[in-house]
Amino acid sequence: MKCLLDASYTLRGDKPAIRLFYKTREGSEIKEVTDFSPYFYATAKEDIAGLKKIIEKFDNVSGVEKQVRLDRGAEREVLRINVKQPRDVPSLRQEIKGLDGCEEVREADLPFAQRYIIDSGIIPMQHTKEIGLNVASFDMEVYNARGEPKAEKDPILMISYADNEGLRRVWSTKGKKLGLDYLVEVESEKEMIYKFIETVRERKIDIIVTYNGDNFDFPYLKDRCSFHNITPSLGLNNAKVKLERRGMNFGARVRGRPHVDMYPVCRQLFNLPRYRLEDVYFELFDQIKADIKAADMHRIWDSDDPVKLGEFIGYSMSDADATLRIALSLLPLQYELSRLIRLPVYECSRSASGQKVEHLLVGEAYKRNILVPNKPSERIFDERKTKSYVGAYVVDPIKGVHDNIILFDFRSLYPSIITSYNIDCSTIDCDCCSGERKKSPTGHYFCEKKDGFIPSVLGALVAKRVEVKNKLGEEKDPQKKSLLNVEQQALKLLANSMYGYFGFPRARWYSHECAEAIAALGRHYIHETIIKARASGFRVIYGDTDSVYLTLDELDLRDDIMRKAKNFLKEINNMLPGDMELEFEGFYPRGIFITKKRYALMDEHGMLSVKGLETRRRDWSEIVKDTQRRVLNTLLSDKDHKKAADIVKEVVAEIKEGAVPLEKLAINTQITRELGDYVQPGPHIIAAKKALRHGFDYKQGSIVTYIITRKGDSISDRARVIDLVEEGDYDADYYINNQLLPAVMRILEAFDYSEDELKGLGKQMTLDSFR
DNA sequence: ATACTACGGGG
DNA sequence: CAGTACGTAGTAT
Repeated sequence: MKCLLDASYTLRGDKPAIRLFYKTREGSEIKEVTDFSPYFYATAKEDIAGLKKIIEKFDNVSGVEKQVRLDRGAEREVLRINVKQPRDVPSLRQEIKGLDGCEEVREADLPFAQRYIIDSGIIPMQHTKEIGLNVASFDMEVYNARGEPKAEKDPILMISYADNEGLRRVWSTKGKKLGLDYLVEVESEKEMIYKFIETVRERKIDIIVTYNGDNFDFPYLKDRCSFHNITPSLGLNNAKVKLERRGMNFGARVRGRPHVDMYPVCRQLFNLPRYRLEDVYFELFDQIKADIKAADMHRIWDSDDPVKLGEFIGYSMSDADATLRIALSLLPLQYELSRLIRLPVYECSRSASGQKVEHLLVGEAYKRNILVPNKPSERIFDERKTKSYVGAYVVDPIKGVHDNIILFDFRSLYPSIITSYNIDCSTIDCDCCSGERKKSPTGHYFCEKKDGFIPSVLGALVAKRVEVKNKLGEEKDPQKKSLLNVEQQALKLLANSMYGYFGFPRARWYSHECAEAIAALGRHYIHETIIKARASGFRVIYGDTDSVYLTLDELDLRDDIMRKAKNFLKEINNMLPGDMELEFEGFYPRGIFITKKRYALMDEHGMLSVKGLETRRRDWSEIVKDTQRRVLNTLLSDKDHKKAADIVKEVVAEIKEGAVPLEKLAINTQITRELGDYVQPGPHIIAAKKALRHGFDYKQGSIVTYIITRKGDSISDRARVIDLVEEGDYDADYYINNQLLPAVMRILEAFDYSEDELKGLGKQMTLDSFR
């Protein structure tokens, strides 16, 4: 019984060797595979034998073989080119692509270890329950008196650690006398780092989890290690932590001990307005996690106030605890996805849904002897991005506040459309069928004789899910039940991503026509649902893509409404064919609908979920965020838009008087590049440059806190860093017109307020335009 | 309308 | 290392 945690390759002499990192019941095992060589394919324009002869003469090519593969549903001859080393592939594919007789180079961009996993058929992350993985989280607090902490100057103050065997630690250079059982005082930061690394190794940790460790904890830890001239040897065989570029961000890789960063995982799994650790913790466990403001940390540390220091250390411990708890609840799904997609958990947990689907398809293509299409070039990607189609059904909502809202979600509509219509680029408008029976509203039809590739993969996922759900129904053991539940979740997640994949501009199996046809059929079915809902006496407040928001005017009791809703659900589901299913997604006592994609709902616990409305980013001033919050809350709790409008009018008046303190008007924006490199400097850059002349230190990475003042022409001209502005010197018009009003108008436009009215200039256009 | 620039998580 | 995100929203021109 083995669990593949990680895979990579190394060179043994001039030969590549795949390294497989397993955990068994006995412990770690590293297996090396030396009889697998890198390869890719080439297709010929005409003379495949001639092309073969030319390629055979290349230096780093160890052999060329003629083979038959399926391409877009048809058989074709290809050349399989075996290569000596993976690193030879990029240059070779360029050269071969440039040959006169060569049409295309295929499958030349798959990482070597991933290629091996696909070809050998091994499955990562098996038997995780039986073997029992050791999971540990860690978190760091660092000194940050200058705002953004700088690794070359600011030390790590403490490292907190928690594992699933119950060990909890905070290593800190302060706090000895506080009597905290998890606190271990250390002499130095160096000792702190050593203790942490030692603990991970001694306790044979298999999975390291963090919250944003990819872009904060690990990079910072690495920098502090360099500072102290120590090696961050957290991996197996003393392997160092490695930072890899993943798009614009980093991924922190620990060889043989997969690091799973819960932040990207949560971003994929939940739909939340914010993804701070506390937000995710609340979402999962309904518990509020005490927070300490980053700006206060260095003061607490320097003050040596034992109470405050105790809170700070406790906070650090709670971060590691929370991260571990989140991980323990979400990792089973990550393991399951890793198994299904057959991608190691480090990569899988960081892949977006499009990449997940794609990797699954690459593996399934191998099994079916299908030649994998290439990724689009940047040019084609841009083309695809701009090419739109009549997408999902979205109707303008009935504007205003509504009570007792029921949400039905139609997500599994798309997978069942794909499988029942057999939608795929290998089946579209085939020669063997006429398509008269089943045409999509876009005019395309799909082969009724031969299964398409994606429908067959998707069909297998759906069938497997049905099987798992059946087992789930019979299973009594709660542990096995939860495993089965995770398995069906993973299958559902992948099945639901297939439609999006057809329209994903970077997809290898992208198909505009297929995506369009699926969307058109989706419109048809949801439209039918809405018509039937109306016929059953519901008021349809809003419908978007796969969901409908309904309410009943004549009933006010939650239970009555729920009963009627459930009955309607049954009625619809009885009429739907196959795996198609309308699902109950939620009940909301109150909600406000503004326009398409902009609404806020209050659930039964009084929690607000806001879509497309809030300005939470740091480049909005506090007064704007604050006023927006007040307006929303007033509308939802008092149902009184006049009261909400009055709040705005009050704030407008306050701004006009010059009475708003500067700190509430400050806008924060980061300098992301060298100051000289800006072609089109924004207000924060102009403000920073002006401040440089006054002796301030602004450079790449600094966050500029600035105010738009009265003196100057353009907005940039008038921007000054807050420390150089006198209280009251701000551009009231800017704050009213460019900050406050755009933000609150997003909400109040539903009530037919005009900007002028809110500014106190004109009259309200229509009073009580609804109920 | 288009180009450029920034946001997110973490302290 | 056979690999380089992403979708959205602001300002300036």
